Amino acid sequence: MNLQLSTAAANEAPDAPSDLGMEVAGAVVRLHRRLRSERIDDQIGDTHYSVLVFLVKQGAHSLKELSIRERVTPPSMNQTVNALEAAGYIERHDDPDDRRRVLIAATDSGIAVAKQTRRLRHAWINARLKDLPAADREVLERAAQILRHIADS
Amino acid sequence: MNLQLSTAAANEAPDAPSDLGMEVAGAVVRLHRRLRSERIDDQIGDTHYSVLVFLVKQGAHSLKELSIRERVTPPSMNQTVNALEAAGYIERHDDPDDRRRVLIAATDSGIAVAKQTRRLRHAWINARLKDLPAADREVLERAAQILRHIADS
DNA sequence: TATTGTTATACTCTATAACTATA
DNA sequence: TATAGTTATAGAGTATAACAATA
Repeated sequence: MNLQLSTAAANEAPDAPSDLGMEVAGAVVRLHRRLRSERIDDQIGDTHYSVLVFLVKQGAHSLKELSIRERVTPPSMNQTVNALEAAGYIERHDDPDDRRRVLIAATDSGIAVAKQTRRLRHAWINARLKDLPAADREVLERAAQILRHIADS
Repeated sequence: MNLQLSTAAANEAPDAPSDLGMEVAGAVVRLHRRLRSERIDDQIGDTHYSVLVFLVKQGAHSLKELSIRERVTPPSMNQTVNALEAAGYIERHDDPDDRRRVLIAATDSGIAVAKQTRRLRHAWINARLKDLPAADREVLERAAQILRHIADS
């Protein structure tokens, strides 16, 4: 947890100018909220969409696997899966090899919704990015990879 | 709200390889969830902390001003303020110039909690950033500014 | 009339605790 | 015993609708 008290303590000045973690986390929190507030496509939230895209691209997985990948508890993921199932976007199938497990797979309807949502999902941010200088877009391209790696590490 | 339908349509390719908006938004969503799951300091959420820090740094503001700044509705901000008030971190004062308005200000206790939370808040991400190459940290430094600007634009 | 703040209510997403079925 | 899935329940954090007080 608190692996670096010396590092944290290094940030002693009341208004330390270069707390990179604070700057990055602050930007992430604010942009995430903004993305949510600008969302056009209703009917499907972040985790729902993330799970659906994963199932479309990577094939069927168990509930436990999905909960680990999305870093939520199994009951939380179960509710997400229940909602996606009620909407007809995924199906549950018994795992023939281990009858405790349930394999969760996207339906044709789910694949279609994922594709359609993808188009709408990033319209707002793409409009903002379009107006940036090319150098800034390159910075964001690299930053997205770095941040993604940190998030999934 | 939906200011750029033509721009959305510009992204027509079924699997556009370089959808920067998708990469950025995906990284933001995942990192935000990871930050929440790694959080050490309980007792105060993102919006609570953001409002408290703003009040400490920028002084008293009305409910409407806070709701605009945080991009939530006034009733949502009211609940946040109620929670902060119940915890003793902020106080409401009547505005002598306009008796419809209520000025919301951080208490000494709120100032102390903001300072303490700040130290814990970014321990996890700072530990991750510490191990990055200097070039990557520079990228993130620039990216944080760009993303923050987009989020608040 | 318009604006500010507020209450009531509901929905989404998360969590913990406790249960069932299978290994 | 341990693991996978599930149900019940609760707590944030958001929203809309409707209202009171003041400008």
